[in-house]
Amino acid sequence: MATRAGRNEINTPARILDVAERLVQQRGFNGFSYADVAKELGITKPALHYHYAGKAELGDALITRYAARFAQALDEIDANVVGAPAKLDAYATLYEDVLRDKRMCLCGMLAAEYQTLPKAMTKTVIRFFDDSERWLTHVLDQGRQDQTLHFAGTSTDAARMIVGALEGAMLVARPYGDVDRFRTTSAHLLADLTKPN
Amino acid sequence: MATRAGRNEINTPARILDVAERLVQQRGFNGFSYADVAKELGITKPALHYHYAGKAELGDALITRYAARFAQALDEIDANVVGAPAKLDAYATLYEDVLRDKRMCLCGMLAAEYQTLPKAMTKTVIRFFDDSERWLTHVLDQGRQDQTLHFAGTSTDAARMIVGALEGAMLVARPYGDVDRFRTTSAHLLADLTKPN
DNA sequence: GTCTATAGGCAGATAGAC
DNA sequence: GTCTATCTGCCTATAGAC
Repeated sequence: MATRAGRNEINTPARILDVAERLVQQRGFNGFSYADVAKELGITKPALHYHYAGKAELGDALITRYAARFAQALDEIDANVVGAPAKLDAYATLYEDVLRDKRMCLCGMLAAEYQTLPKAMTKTVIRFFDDSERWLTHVLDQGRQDQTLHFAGTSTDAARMIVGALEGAMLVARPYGDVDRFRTTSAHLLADLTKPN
Repeated sequence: MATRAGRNEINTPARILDVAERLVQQRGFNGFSYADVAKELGITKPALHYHYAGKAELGDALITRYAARFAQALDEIDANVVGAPAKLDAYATLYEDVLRDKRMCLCGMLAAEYQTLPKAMTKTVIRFFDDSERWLTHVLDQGRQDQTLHFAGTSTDAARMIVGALEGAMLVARPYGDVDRFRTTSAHLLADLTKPN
């Protein structure tokens, strides 16, 4: 039986996060309101406050779930994808899938609005980037060791460049509504890393 | 004689743009208000509306001036800097200077908020990226021709990657408050382009 | 060109009934 | 767990005096 609006539902907290997540990714944390979420779910604002006391708490829950899902996706890549180049490609595809939905990376969006965020949220945003960087560093070390990847400098620096390049490619591609613009950049990035010196 | 708040000033429109520009770059278009600007200038909100009818008009003037200054900076690079690698380095330094002021690129910030912008502003944002891309494409062509730059694919694709990488490096470096994080990425990017195949 | 005063709306948030 | 009703404050914007 399909869920319907306007009635008690199980899993309301998760449905709230689903809607709020999309709104933040598309409009920014300062570009959506409790009223937007409530309207879309067919509930009222006080019902939202029951589940998430304030916008700061909602935002924090949003990043935490997003980071957990992202970490899970990285685990699945580790479990199912063989070889550093293919892992990097799968990593870029995670971003591409977000962009295809006309969304920005949640934490990329929050990074833009960083100076206006409730303080509780800022640490969690940083942690997301740290996690990505750590995972990429590991993949880069692996690829350098088995000679499938070639790059100058430390693996940490290269990881930071990859995160930045993908976040920026998303950022710029979105106004153009052009996923290919992103794909071209990510393909180039990967080609540079796999090309022998 | 220094200017003082609370009195009639020449150049009020430009002073408004100065304050608004910084606020947008640091807090986003949805993260600042007329009250913020008025308070900082020691004038009232209606005075702001006299010069810029609404937030959309102010935003449009903001991007237009920013794009004009950016184009001017690119002209100066063309006039004073010799060689494609040095020009790319000077280009990256433009971004670095913005970041040092704890600001995001104005158009990078607006790209994040793109879906919430007044429609008049969206075209101008796009034009900024198009201008950057065109200038970079020209520099890349020049460098490829005189063999000072080496890259795979079209110069347009490479230009798009550079814009994205620099915007993204700014985006991520800002929460860390770490200009070196940006500099490392831009140095790597340039090194990759100057490295012989 | 800048002011005071104010309109009208929406923001985040709470009290208290059911 | 969700509602109605409401508070307070800030938002963009305008009228009209100086």
